[in-house]
Amino acid sequence: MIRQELKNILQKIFPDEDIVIDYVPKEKQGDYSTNIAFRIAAQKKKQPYEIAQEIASLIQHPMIESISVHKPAFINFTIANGYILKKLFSEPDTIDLGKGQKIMIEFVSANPTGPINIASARAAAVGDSLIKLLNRTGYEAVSEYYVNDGGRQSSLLAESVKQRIKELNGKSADIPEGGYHGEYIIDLAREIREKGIADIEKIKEYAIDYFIEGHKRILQEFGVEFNNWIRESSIYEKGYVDEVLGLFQEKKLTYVKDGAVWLRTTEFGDKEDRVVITSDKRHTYLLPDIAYHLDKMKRQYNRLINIWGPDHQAQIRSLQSGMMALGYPRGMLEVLIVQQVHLRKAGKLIKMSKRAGVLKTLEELLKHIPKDVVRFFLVMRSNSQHLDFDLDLALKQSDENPVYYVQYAHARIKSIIKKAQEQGIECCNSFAKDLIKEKEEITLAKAILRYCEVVEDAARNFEPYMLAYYLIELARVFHYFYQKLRVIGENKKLTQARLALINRTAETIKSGLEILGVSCPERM
RNA sequence: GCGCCUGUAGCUCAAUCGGAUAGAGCGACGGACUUCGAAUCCGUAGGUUGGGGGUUCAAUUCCCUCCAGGCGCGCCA
Repeated sequence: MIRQELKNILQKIFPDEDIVIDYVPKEKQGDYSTNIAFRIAAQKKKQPYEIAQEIASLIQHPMIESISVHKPAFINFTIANGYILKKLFSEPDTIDLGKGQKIMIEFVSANPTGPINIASARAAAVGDSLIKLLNRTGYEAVSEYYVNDGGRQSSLLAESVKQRIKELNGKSADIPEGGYHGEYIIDLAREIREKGIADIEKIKEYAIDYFIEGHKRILQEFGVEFNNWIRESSIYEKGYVDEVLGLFQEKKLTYVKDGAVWLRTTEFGDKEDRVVITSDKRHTYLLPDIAYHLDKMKRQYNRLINIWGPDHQAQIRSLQSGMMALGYPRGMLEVLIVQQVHLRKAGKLIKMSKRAGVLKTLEELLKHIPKDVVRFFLVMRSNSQHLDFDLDLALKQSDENPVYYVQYAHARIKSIIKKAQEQGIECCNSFAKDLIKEKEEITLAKAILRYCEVVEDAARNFEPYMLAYYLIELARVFHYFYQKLRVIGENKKLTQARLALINRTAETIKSGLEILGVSCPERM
């Protein structure tokens, strides 16, 4: 990576400084810049601008075409064209942020009590892209889906289904308080009734399997496949819940108050202690949750990441405290909050209410909107941003839709390459590199080379949207290039050179879209 | 009341770890196809970065405070 190489050069001169390399905002003033002069100036009590000039005069390197100093005291580097082209057609850089660390991301983990909604779909899109990003940056990343098949919710589900079966049999239904009213429950009840299942435990089992299979199917359609599916019941079966409780008691981290068992989570930074066993001897969700994370740790991960919705914000501290109570260091578990999604139609937000049973499901969404559009839209915003999903825009098959904008650039390139082939000109990487020197060509080449830097940034920040933005930008640079210069022309050597350049562009777009789970058609 | 998130152009959002004259898309207006895909490109207009303080050579970014919106705050999950 050019950014890293520049950093190394400066690091040699200033071994004790934290070197920062930024992109230059104005194209004409260079490619990369550093603010090192500001830091040095403060120490040496000299004018930053002077220092910048001194430093600039010290640096000389074949990859650097020129160095300039800009107001207040930025040192800007312009990379030599020859170096750019050499890098562009040599082996791509490998990024090793992870250094082989095993990292697990748990996401979606929607309860098996209903269909997958759009908020979970966002988590699925972000999580899946993150897995791919981390796997390309030196991590061994594994995805996991946790199924809450124990506890009260699944009992309520079973009871709700049972009541609906009663209703189908002509009696009146009495959905329990906190039960499930959605119409999808009626469909399920019909299915179970036809199978002649009546025992409440069997109903529960059937219902949970039904939802898990449904989730698997729709996620697969969405391009998201998990490495592991883990059930809460398996955590109990392994005895981890009791093990965790025993460990806490051994460490004297629990106490009894008002007939309930409390965990001293405040010792690890929680706001208040938490109940782990209620006064009527049931586990709260926290205990099996901690046990589940013990299970994760027993599987030898170096780091755990959970992707949660904003409604679970308050639980983060408790769970992290629980992990620390088990003896794991702070920071072993990181929880990413991915904010909610609002559907927008005709400029207005659509209100969603889960309780009323009116929920926008991923399945419904995919019936109307192509998968590629949904995937791209759901990773277009930073995790902490609320996301407006514009249904009208998503349905537009035109220039306004950024997915097609990016895909179109790729298809356009493929079409040009095909046309060249028909004229007997093959695309290969051995050509006279000095033929590439037009401004638009160099800008495109530089944009392509930024790809691995963007992948690194996106992986480091756990933010796939950075990649989505980059791809739009790369497509823009290409479209501009296309408008200005002809690829296929009289000069065969020049044609070959430009073919190679746009071929690299296409490869980069394809690689990026793959990470985002978006297809990359050759024709549209 | 407390915690977390958000507030940037008419709308949806960027702005890398605190950096340069705050940028894109959409919408509006005006242009560009006898030539590789017009699902494209170019130009114009549009801003007191919610308000006010502070820290700094430098604040959209960090701190304090106020205002507005969202999500939480259970011996539910």
